Amino acid sequence: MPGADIMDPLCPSRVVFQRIGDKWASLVVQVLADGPVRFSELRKHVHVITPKVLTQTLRTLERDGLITRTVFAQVPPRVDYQLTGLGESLLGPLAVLREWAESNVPSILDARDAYDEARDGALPEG
Amino acid sequence: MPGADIMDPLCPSRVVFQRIGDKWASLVVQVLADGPVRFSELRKHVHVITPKVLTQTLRTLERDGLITRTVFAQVPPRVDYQLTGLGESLLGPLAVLREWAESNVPSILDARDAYDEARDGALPEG
DNA sequence: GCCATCGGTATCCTATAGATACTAACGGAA
DNA sequence: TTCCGTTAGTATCTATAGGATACCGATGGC
Repeated sequence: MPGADIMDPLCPSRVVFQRIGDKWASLVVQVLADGPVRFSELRKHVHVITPKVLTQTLRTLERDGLITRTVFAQVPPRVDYQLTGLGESLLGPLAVLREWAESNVPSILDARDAYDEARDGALPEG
Repeated sequence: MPGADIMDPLCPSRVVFQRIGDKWASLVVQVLADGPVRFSELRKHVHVITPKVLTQTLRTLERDGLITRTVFAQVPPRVDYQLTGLGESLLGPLAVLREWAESNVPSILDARDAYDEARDGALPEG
């Protein structure tokens, strides 16, 4: 996709990029990595998301073709959510990011401590 | 970092992960890829961000040790923002995601069209 | 008849983002 | 000496999104 530019607010790639970066969407996608999951299970795994926001997230992911929604005619109801091929293709990139996040937690926490200490704590030459 | 779990809302890795996924933070980091950039240049490159939000984003990135802020004693003022080593280490993961986004724009746009058509347009057996 | 289950909605409240106007500090022009 | 332009933000207000909570419909079991 030459010509696509994340920095251009009119370019769809920016919208797509920010959708991935959505607070909940990427977590939901990762929960679905191992196969279909139903609504209530998603709620438990993606800790702590409210039903309203989970519904919004799922609708958006469905609209973008990343997941499918399957309703079973049962009572009580059962609805399965599952990654599409497109959704699965996102798992790799997300895993890279997740790995970075999990392995750099200490550095970031240290940086925060130092930063906060520099203003709340002993101010240098107050 | 074994034990880090993105799904746990109490785990710092989740906070870190969602910070990366912040609407603006990841764009700013990518603009800084080629070296220090000053505030006004960032505003131009990260199209269209308001100064308030850019400031917030920069402060957070600085606090997390991803960028440094350098003030030059000049008038008019000059402030350079620059990636730290930690910030640079994030460029790879972000590039992967960016590539995914830019190359999958067509698929996602198609999915949206199909989805919207199924409800606004000719409903099947209305 | 009443309760539990599941996948959501509806309602309300707050927190964040966004738009816009403004400020400090100084050099140079008028 | 007053005014203007530059840069890096703040202050203020409004709009939108997120979050907490309560509720709903359908049905099988007690």
